[in-house]
Amino acid sequence: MMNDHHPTREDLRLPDVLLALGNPIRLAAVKQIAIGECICSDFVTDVSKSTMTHHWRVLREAGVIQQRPEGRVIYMSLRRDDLEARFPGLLSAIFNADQAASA
Amino acid sequence: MMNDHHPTREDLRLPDVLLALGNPIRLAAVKQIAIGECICSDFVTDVSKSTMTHHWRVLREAGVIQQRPEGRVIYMSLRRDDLEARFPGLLSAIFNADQAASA
DNA sequence: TTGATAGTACGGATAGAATCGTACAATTGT
DNA sequence: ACAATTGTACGATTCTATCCGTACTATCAA
Repeated sequence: MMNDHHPTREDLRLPDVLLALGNPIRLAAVKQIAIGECICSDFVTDVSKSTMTHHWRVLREAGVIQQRPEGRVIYMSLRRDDLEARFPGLLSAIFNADQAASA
Repeated sequence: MMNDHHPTREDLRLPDVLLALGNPIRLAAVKQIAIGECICSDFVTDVSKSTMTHHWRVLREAGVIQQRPEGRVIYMSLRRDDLEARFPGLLSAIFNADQAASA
């Protein structure tokens, strides 16, 4: 039932955000979400559906993404404004990072 | 013996750096190192000496800090240039983050 | 109402991280 | 040479993450 607790902007914590993004699968997912709103099945991964559910939860609970159920899918978007308000420049630094060997 | 393998600049990986900084103890330590070179005993923490050794290793192996033994102490410094080269703006975004509830 | 689709929830397995205490190594001062 | 200082290394423990399969819920379409 998506147990949906999205933290408020004030409750975002930098270590949690960094930890959430410090996983290659989640980082890749967030980069894709950053391009535009997605649903779960848009992601091609090596891991199972239930494992992805786990990763979505970590991202949601860290306040990185927002999940918006609609019909039988869940739209996911980046919480850009909240992250920018609390941690200015962080997202762009992460998205602009040299990809040479960082994936 | 400090087993010192510092990764080269090219080998730095974003997820590893984020993971290393995604721990409150390490994040606090790095913020302090950012102010100026430190030795281990400069840090006041709740954890034991051997636990800190572990955290120094994580930071060193992620390429966040540099350890330079001198006499019987080890000077630690931030690998600012390398991090900036690979992940421009990341450090400043992290250090400038709103501290309201992020520790 | 039946079946397909999209995803969560739960329980369990495995792997990895954090922590500690103790033992050790290297350097320095006496 | 001895003791003190500064830190690492190792092994054990505990806690947390990752991952899977299965079972379930909710929605939509026929």
